[in-house]
Amino acid sequence: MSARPTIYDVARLAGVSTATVSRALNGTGQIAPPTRAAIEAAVEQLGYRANTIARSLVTKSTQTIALLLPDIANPFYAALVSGIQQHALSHGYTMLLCTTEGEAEREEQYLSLLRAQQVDGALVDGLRLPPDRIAGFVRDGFPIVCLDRDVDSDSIPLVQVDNRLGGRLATEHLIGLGHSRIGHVTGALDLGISEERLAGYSEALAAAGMPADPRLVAEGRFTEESGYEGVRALLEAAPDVTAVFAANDLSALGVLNALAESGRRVPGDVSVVGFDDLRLSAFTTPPLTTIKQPAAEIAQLATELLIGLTRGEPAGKVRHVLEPTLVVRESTAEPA
Amino acid sequence: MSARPTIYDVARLAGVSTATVSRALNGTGQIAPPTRAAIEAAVEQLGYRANTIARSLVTKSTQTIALLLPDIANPFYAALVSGIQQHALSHGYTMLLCTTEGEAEREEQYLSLLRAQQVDGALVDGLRLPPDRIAGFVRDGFPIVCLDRDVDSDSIPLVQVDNRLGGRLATEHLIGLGHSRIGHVTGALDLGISEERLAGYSEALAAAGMPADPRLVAEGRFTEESGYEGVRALLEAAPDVTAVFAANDLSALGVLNALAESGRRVPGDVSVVGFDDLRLSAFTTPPLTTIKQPAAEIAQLATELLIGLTRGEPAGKVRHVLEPTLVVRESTAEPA
DNA sequence: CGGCCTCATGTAAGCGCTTACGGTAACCGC
DNA sequence: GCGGTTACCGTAAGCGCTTACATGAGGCCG
Repeated sequence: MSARPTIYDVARLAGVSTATVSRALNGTGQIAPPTRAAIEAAVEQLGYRANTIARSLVTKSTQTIALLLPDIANPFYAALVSGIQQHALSHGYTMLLCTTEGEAEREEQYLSLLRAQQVDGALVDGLRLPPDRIAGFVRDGFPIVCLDRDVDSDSIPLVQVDNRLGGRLATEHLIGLGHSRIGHVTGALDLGISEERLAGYSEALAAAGMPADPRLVAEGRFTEESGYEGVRALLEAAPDVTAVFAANDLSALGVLNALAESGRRVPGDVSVVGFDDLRLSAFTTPPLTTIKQPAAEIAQLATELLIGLTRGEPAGKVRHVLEPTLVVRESTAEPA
Repeated sequence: MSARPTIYDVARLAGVSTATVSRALNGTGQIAPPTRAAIEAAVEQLGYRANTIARSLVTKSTQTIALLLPDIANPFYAALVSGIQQHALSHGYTMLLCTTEGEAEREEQYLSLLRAQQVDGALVDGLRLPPDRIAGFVRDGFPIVCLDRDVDSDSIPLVQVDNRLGGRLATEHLIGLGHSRIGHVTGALDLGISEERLAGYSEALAAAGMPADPRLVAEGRFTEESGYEGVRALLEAAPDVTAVFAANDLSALGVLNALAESGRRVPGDVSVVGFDDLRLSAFTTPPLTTIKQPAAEIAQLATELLIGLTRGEPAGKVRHVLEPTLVVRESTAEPA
């Protein structure tokens, strides 16, 4: 508990002024080698570490970025967190994690708290907050980068995967295998990405000349449980489905589970494709065919974009859209 | 970007001193109702929000706690994060997340960075850092609460589940079903919890009068992949296994996968039990029998303990050991 | 050798807040 | 009407840093 040494202690011990210590420690200005050595020795002896708070007060930068996520229970988000954390750290930033539970109110509350905390910027994903409110923060000089979300506003940089393409890829794979009764369990429909994936699904169907059948789409929420329920509904409304595209891998898990429970074999009776390519998706029974999101790339791009913004660099290209890819495993096959 | 208003602006507008504004905002001291109203009006008009950094500099408290985790890819940790975040927020704290990749060096680096950042305290889980180094931080007045780890030091409060009991519960369940060739895929053996679960397994075997057979235990690392590999090894060394206890649900996923791949039915040919009770474990094929860790309770207890410590309250009881419970689903049955 | 430039360092202000201390006015009981 | 409270508020110091500006010592040139 002994009071931590301050820059004054170091200065006194090294026989210089605090300004010199500060300069030596931050590498600004020129320091005579002997002086530098004396300072380093003093730092060492005292076990001095600069107080970041005091520094932030004057520099107005905390070297901290925040990440706003609806929840962390989805392993895809977890992967994102991991990547972002890593890149942030390598740039000398720390990361504050905020989960919003998908409530717009909580999102705004957090954002304004973060600004008061002098956080340098935020990465936001799956936000429900209206784009203009987000843009408001940006206009006030609080850098924000959106992940995985369709905001129209040009003022907010965006990094996301092409969800529509992903939906199309998944559906085309199924069509190519010979399926014609292809169901879809959607994600939470108040999120733009869910609409996009659904649109990709519809597009692929249309392109193959297949009619859109509302009985073939069930609304989900990106969770295991909603995948389970979605398939039960699907099976009831359209017992002849031979394939289902789940809006994400987590709900595909529920799909697999419900199918097994109903006595259907995968892929013998019904093929399943997911979206995300979680690490665990290679280990489901059977291993899941899915659309891979380049989580690592998203994390890197977004983090570096945000850090650039906090340093005052211009945003440059505002929309970064990455390409998803199809990963074929064993949950899909030709229809019987 | 227009400079954010400071407490001086508010004071001037309200016609009082900054001291009064500060007192009014923090609820300290007595403020005449008209004065308070004037201040509130000024705050409102200016859109003032106190600068947390400046406050922290004088109060020496940031209302921030850190959470150190080996990685976030494990959904069990994700659940913990979620719970901790929630409780922290409800106490007015924000949470900094740090993933250490299981490297002791990174752990210490983080801890000392965090202290420099004036973080109020840390929750640490799965740390490899020697207990005495951790204790060093505590001795310096940096509150730390350990989760899920066996540190002997009395100075570090501990919240964890009884891992040995969990291992015993899992194994006893299998024994009760009539299994006698029970394998175990361990967790990372440099972590105390893995040893504990293994010890529980061995104890149960011994209590039932079954010989310990080294061919029945394979070393894993808590990952899907290590579960997969572990079972392959097990199947080779002891083809007559009829049940396996995986050290966590994630590796149980790999176990399930490897078993299916080798043509064995679960639970027909081999029973499987995991540990953690992830949300997704109810949706594996077949749904996984597992040992439930009370993640929500752990999160709450640990967070409140830590926040208490940061407020200078004494630790009280130092070791909090919670009880795991058996959740029976469909991956276990009597041997054929 | 005087003027000028460069290098190294010190002085001191100030970031936006909290809070110990002191002061004033109103109010109490006697 | 006076000492003593009590309620409210202002003054000013100071948290631990960074940095604009000033200063002084050499070095170099003509």
